[in-house]
Order: sequence, then structure tokens, then C-alpha cells
Amino acid sequence: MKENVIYWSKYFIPTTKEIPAGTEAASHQLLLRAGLVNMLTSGVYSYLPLGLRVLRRVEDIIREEMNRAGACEVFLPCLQPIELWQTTKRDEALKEIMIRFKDNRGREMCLGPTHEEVITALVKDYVQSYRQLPVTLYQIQTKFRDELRTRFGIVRANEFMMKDAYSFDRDETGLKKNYQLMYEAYEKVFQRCGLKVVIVKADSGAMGGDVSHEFLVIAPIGEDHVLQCDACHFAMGSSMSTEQAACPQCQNGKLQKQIAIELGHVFQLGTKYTDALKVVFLDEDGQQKPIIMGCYGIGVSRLVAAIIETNRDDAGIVWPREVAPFDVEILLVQDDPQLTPLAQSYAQQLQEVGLKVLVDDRLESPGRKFKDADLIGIPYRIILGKRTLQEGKVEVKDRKTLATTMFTKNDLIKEFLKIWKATC
RNA sequence: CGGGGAGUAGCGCAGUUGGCUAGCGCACUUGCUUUGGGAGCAAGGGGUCGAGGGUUCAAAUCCCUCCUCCCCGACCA
Repeated sequence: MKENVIYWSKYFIPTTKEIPAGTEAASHQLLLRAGLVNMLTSGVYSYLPLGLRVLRRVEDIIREEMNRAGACEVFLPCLQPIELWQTTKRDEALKEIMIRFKDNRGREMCLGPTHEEVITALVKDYVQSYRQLPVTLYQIQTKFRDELRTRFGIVRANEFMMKDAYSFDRDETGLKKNYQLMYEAYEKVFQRCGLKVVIVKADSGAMGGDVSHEFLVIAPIGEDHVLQCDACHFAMGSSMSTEQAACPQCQNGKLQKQIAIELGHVFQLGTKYTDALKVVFLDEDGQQKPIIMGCYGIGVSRLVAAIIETNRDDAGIVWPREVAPFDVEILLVQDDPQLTPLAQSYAQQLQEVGLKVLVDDRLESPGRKFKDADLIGIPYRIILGKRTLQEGKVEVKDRKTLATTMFTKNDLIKEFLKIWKATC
């Protein structure tokens, strides 16, 4: 959907020059400096317009890939009765991180740290027959976890955005098929978000089940370690390793310990939850059988932090194309009667072909506008200044390569769209 | 929860052997001049020095308690 051209002077992008105190992670600093998020208290963040735009783009990529894999979007409640958690005994298992309270009627409630119980209860309400299987449901929703320790801004927060999907199958074969579909969808999601992930076999932990894989991105900050082969790049979880040195995959390379951020985790759960909640279906042979589950999570807000952590330079963020808050920024060097209408005309033309356009029309000094543009990291910048316009020229700058190209005023849109399409 | 660091104007900081009216840079307001890489001059506004208690003639500064934030550890997306 086309949206209106956004003018910075009427928008809300509070950038800062100073590095915020009490921050160490580059992504944390940039999230704050570029005006993407605001911290309310440790582990609790507001999303400002620019940050929200990125979050929404990431969500939409995930939606596309989930829908493509045959999953159906739902929206489950955060507010959950504790009795539900007692059925799986996870009220005890997740005690440490669960935010619990009594409501005014005295009911014991919690804010959902995850949704296996809720989704399983929901499926129990509707699914009775093998004819209704398989089904995969997903949601993108806020999760609440009273983490013992928050970390690196939105990398590990008490309130965060997560995509969680759940598959329901009549047998192991179906589960494995759905698992594979999700696995592939995840690869696609991360690739589209401009991330190179490593995938490792993992422990299932509190989720339960047998087979599980983690999707991680190697970054300077992170809470996980992976061992990666310096020759073939095969990776494995460090927790699963012994002291071996040779790569088990290619036998040539050496395994090196890397810090990584976990972004996604897929599990073949089996019947842990469906057994506990007695969710069964009637199969073709007339037998009652438990439904077989899989669950699949992506830390959506964490993903945004990971993108910044791995896509930046000394001047600021360098957004990957598909998740950038805008496609192009038109920077007016001066407030000038010649320049402004031209900027509006360019903006209009680009908007009409579906690009998301930000016009920096603020009455600020050129230096500050250039610095801000570098900081917020829109992939392309069209620079309109008196000096170059006198020669009939307009400049285009690529945020990633920092390459600049001059075009004549009249050819600009045509030439820019060529660049735009060529780099798709 | 254990260990380490830090809380002074919106932001970043100095001041802390007890001392005078709490300061600097940025940001903000007004005016003039500027305008291709965080502009200049001038005049302004803005502070319960994290909170509470104590010592003292006198506390941002010393003592006690508490709160908050960041980093390292145990757990997770």
C-alpha cells in the first residue's frame, strides 16, 4: 500500500549526537541515538515511529513467509489464568520468569511468557477429527518475561515482540513435514532481513520435545556461543561439544568459539502439551490419538537489534533494503524556494511508484542533516543543494557503499529508479 | 541472587580531602548573521545534586538504609 510522503519537520525522529550513558552494545546505542526506541525502565521499551516502521516491516516479512508455509495468523491473549499452566506444571517450571498477579476477583493470573498452553487449549476446542489436521497457527505478539537480568537493550527485554507458531499433526510424518516447512521459512525470513544465520541442533529446554534447532547470528554481543568451523563454516552449539578441535563436518577446519544472538528456535514437541491437556482426535481407523505438536519462535524485536548489530558502520545504521524504515531520503541542503518544490516533485514521483520516501526538510544546518541521515541509515539519499543544482545536477548517495553519483535534474527519477531496480 | 561500575538541568559530563550564589558542553527560547558534513555572536529559561535518615555551625561532598541503571555469571527468543 502506498503511503504519503513523510516530511521530517512534521514527523517524530528524535536523534541524538551523544552516546547514551549506560549503554555498551552498538545496537543499543544506535536504537536510542537514531530515535527508534525509548527506554521506560530496564527491559521495557517504547517504539518510536522509525523503530515501529522497522518492526512492522520485519513482522510483514515474517507474515509473508508464515502464510506461504501454510500457517494461519491468530492473536492470543497475554492475560492468562494460572490454572491453565497448572495442567502442564509449567507454572512451576517457568516460575522464575512468569509475571503473576491476582485480579480484582482474586483469580491467579499471569502475563503470557509463551503460548503453548493457550494454543493447545484453543485447538482442543475445535479439532476432533483427522480431517481437520494438519493445522498450523501463528501470532505476532508481546511476551512478558520477568528475566533475572535484562541485557543489551531490546536484545533481552522483559516485554518483547515474538512470533510464535504451532503446528498440529496426526502423526510424526506430518510433524516432520511441517517442521521442515518452518525451518525453510525461517531461513527465508532471516535472509530477507539481511542476516546470515547459523543453524545448530539444540537442547529443547523448558519447551520439551526431542528435535530442535536454533537460528543464531554471530555478532559482537550475544548470550550464546557457537563453535564454527573456520573452513566450511559448519556450526554447532558450544554446549553440545566436547573438547574436540577438528570440524566434524569437513575434518579440515578448526572449530572456533563465536558469540551469537539466538533469533529463532524450532521444536518438535511431540505430545507433551496435548497429553497434558488431553487433546485427541479421531483417526481414520476409529482410534483416538493424541495430536502431535511442533512450535516455532522468532524474537522479532530482538531481530531488529540483531540487524542493527550486524548492519552498521562508524556513522550509524546501514539498513538492509527490505527492513529499512524508508527506501529513500531526500535531503534538502538549504531551505530554498528553488529546492523545495523540486524535492516535493521527486518525492511524489517516487511515492507513486511505491517507494517509501522521507524528506528531510528541517531548518537545520547541512552538517547536522548529513550526520542524521548517516545515523538513521536509509539505503538511498537524494541530496538537493543549491550549489549542484546551479549546474543542473542532483546527487544520489548509497548508504552502504557510500558511493555518490551525480545526475541531471531532469533525469534523476529515471536514473534513480534504474539503480533502485538493479539492486533489488 | 552473587561480583563490579554508575546516578548532578532534556542529553553527555565536571565538581566529591566538608565551605561561599552548583558549573561546563550540547539541546531549548528570542534576535541578527550564516547554510554541502553536527554554524557564529548576543541575550535568556531550565536543578528537591536518585530517595530517606544521620553527623555538623555548615553536606552534591562524610556515615547508614533503600531505590534505579549498566556490565560479568546461572536461564531464554
